[in-house]
Amino acid sequence: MAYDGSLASKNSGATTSKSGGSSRHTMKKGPWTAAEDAILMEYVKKHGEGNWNAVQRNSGLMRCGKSCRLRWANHLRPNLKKGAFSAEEESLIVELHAKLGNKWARMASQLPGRTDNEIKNYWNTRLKRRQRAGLPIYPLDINPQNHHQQETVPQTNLSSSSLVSLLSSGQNPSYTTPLSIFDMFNSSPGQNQITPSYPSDPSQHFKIVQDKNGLALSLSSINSPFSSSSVSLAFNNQGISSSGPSLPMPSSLQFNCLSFGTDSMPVSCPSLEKNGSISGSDMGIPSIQSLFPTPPTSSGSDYAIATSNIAHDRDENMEGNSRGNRGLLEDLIDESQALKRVDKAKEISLDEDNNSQGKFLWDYKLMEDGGGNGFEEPGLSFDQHNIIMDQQYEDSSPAHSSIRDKTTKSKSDEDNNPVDDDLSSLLANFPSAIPMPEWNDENSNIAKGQASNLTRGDAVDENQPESSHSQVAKTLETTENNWTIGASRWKNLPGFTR
DNA sequence: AAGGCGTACAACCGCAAACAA
DNA sequence: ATTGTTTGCGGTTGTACGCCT
Repeated sequence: MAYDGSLASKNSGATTSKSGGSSRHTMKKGPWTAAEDAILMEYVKKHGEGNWNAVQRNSGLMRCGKSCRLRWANHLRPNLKKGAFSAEEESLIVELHAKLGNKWARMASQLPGRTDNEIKNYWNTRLKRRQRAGLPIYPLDINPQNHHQQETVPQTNLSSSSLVSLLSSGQNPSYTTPLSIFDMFNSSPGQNQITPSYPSDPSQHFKIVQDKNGLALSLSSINSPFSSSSVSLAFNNQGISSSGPSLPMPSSLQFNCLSFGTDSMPVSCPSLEKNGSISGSDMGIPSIQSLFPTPPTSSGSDYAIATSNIAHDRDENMEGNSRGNRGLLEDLIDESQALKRVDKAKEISLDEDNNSQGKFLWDYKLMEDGGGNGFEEPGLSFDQHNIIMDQQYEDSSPAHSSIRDKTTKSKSDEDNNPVDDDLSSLLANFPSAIPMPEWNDENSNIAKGQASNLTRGDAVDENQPESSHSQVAKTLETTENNWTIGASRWKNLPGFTR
């Protein structure tokens, strides 16, 4: 939907003289008018982009530089694709998000004609929708990468405080999440053993750290896409403490109960681990995630949970069939239907006599179809389960074994995998056919304002059951729409310079 | 018809990196 | 090396619209 200057807007015509703006003038805020657009376009045509604060000074446009830049990048620059995302673009976004996390600009650089803002909006909407439907965020065939820690993460709004109140209530609360965020624990359809859909072992998602002060369980973190929203629970002399703003729960792993023999638990939100993997401030969790309904704090109401098996079912059903223009709603319908086929959950409880202090019980309910994946043994200690987890993942993954080992290893991995690693991972996963964004190609030139020839519908043959990557890549291979305006090259477009 | 809700979209804000003086 | 400015990114908010009850 396009704002139009005539629309009533409470911000329309609003002005600001907010400090930080380079201009001493009062800046206009709110929707842009056609006249303003024309001024900005004319200015950029003459002077090229960049130096946005000068736009206001030189053109008389009562907009701050920031606003001008945004308007240009998101709406006025040539080659912008308008309209809904194609199925290929959608799947590419999902894949990119799995790899990059909330790196909208970088994602946009892989989607010609699309802006980071568009992608962000799309993703957030999709995420919210799928959360509401209790569907996994990523299909099974998407392997979220571990090294992007700022993901938009499925969240429950079981906040630290509510968790602790839950814990200290003396009840035997039951909590499950409708989200499938720990799909790596699901077995493949028809199989009775874990087949990680993530390229990691579970010890990379759980970190159980025991030290002289007690025991800490950290969910997510190392090799999961949820690490940025991971939560640690520490059981120590002070009781339980948690970190992280809210508790991401595995869908396939119902996380049922915590009962403690200790006194009421003080709340604190420290980083429980020295590696600092848990921090509430850098979670990067969109507020929409808190929209998720608060799970019951009393036992007995389990949420239906979508598992990756469902997603897998869906994906399998789709196999050989073009997704065509099937969109999110269709996906949701598919997966919701598949949801009904989920076998009943299997329960696993673990209890652990930890140190001298808290006695706690974790009750895992593992959602899987076929059962028997090794998490069924009730009453195992954490260490025992660790062993199970390790063994099973050793079977199916080169990634190795000891959770405690992983705890330390993971940190060094993180240290050694900064952004460059993200990039190399992305490059490694992308077909070489994907060209650089057209505005970076100095040699090609197209007419100013020429529309991209990658448009919805004709971008790819949607009847071809081909991977989105290759489809998009092919399309991109044929895209030659570089362009310039005057002497200005479009080198500053979003997503390319960072 | 009216209200609620979800969705799509536009735009703003704060922060931090990059850059220039 | 320091400081100020510019730019870019990601998160958040606000608004219109469509659908449903």
